[in-house]
Amino acid sequence: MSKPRLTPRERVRAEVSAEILDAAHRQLADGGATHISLRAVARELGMASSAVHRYFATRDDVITALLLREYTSLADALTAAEAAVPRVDHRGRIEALFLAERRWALDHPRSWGLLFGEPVPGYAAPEATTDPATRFFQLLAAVSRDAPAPAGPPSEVFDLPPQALLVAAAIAPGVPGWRLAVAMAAGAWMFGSISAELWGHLGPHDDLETLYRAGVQHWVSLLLG
Amino acid sequence: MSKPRLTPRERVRAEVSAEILDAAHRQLADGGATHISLRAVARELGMASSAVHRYFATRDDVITALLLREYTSLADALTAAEAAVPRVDHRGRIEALFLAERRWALDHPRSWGLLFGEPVPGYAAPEATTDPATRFFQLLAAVSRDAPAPAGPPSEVFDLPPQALLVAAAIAPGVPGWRLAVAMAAGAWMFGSISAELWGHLGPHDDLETLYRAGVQHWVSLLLG
DNA sequence: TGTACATCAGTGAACGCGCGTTCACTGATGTAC
DNA sequence: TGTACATCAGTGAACGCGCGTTCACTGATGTAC
Repeated sequence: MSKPRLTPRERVRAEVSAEILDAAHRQLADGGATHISLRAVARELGMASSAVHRYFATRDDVITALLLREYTSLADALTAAEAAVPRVDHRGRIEALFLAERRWALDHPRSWGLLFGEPVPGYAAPEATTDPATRFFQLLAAVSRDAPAPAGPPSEVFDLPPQALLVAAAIAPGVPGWRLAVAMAAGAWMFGSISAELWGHLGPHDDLETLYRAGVQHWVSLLLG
Repeated sequence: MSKPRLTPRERVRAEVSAEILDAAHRQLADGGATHISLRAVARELGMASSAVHRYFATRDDVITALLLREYTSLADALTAAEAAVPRVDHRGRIEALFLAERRWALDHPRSWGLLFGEPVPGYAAPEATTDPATRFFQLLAAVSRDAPAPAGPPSEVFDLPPQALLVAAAIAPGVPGWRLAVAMAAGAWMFGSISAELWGHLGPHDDLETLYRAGVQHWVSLLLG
């Protein structure tokens, strides 16, 4: 965190940029990405609507910056949660990842929607954006490399031909194929559980926390054997 | 399908209503629900923008009608797919449900988004709308009631306290608790797999069909024991 | 079968709104000598 | 330390757009007698 020496002008510029993103974030939080409006941002900051363009050329640029920032926030939360568990506690490290992802999503539902939901109409994400889902898999892969691998998959259904998982293998090198397959299924389950809870498709009176934790146990057992 | 006798006027009215929904559906299909505009609908049908209001009082009413229509379309697809499998083939009936849901979603990605995605900003769904996810569970429950149940759950992690699943139990009465728990997890996995595929969060070059089918096998085995 | 009236689909102009972006400008802050 | 010039943040008016909805109206279709 060594602060690069900034001129006063650069400092102010960085601050105002951040304030613009904060305001955009507030709009994201209450109406989703479609709801973000540069004029509303300017109004919130008390500046002329044209002034925002000194900081971000277009609305798309604001959304892209926000996207990257939210991705970093999620990735940091995952990394921190996993790092807090003793290295040898493989089970605990995996559980921490799953629980941290749900926690972050419940705290930032609309951010989750921006990162993982439907593409925003009219907004074209730049190619440079890495898929935010990869961080979860990278951390999972690290645990997997530390943990002793059982001889084979818990069920032959996860014994897939390697060509089925080329992209996954590239993200998480050095992980046996069946573990990749299980991890993909676990990721899909997590993604679905969290999304369904956020958008209200799960019974509002069911105990979703208990349900989620049960699912986590299921996947941890399959992954660690 | 007995046609209630309709006056010519009523017939035309029903046709124009349907054309409005068709146009709205086309807009949904290429930009999501936010993209639906009454003026654009009117333009497409070659009528004055105000005329649409003779059929639907507000934009929200159009979206609601569309929502119900898409829900019915999905429910019909599921029902038909499941009904085509011999009753005694429990495994096949469950597989058919999972595959039909993915098929429908791939064919109607934005409709899937409307039914299961983020709430549309500014649109308040009426309370009357049943959650479209319930149909899947009802059909799954029917198979479950036909299929012989193993003595207990495949893993104790699915042995949840009944209070955790009150809503699920109400939707699918007569199904043992552990089967409900497995079905919920299976539904979450399905929801996540399909959504992730639709929105491009899965490796574009991985064999997603194979991956999905493998997951289905996993859940079928857990459900049927 | 014909007439008088009511119903209702559709028109076109208008209201009032919000949006992203451009542009010529003012005035303060920084830089070079 | 002081002066001359360049940089740059911010302004306010404007452009051109699309939107949902209202309203008084026209004219065709249906209904009652």
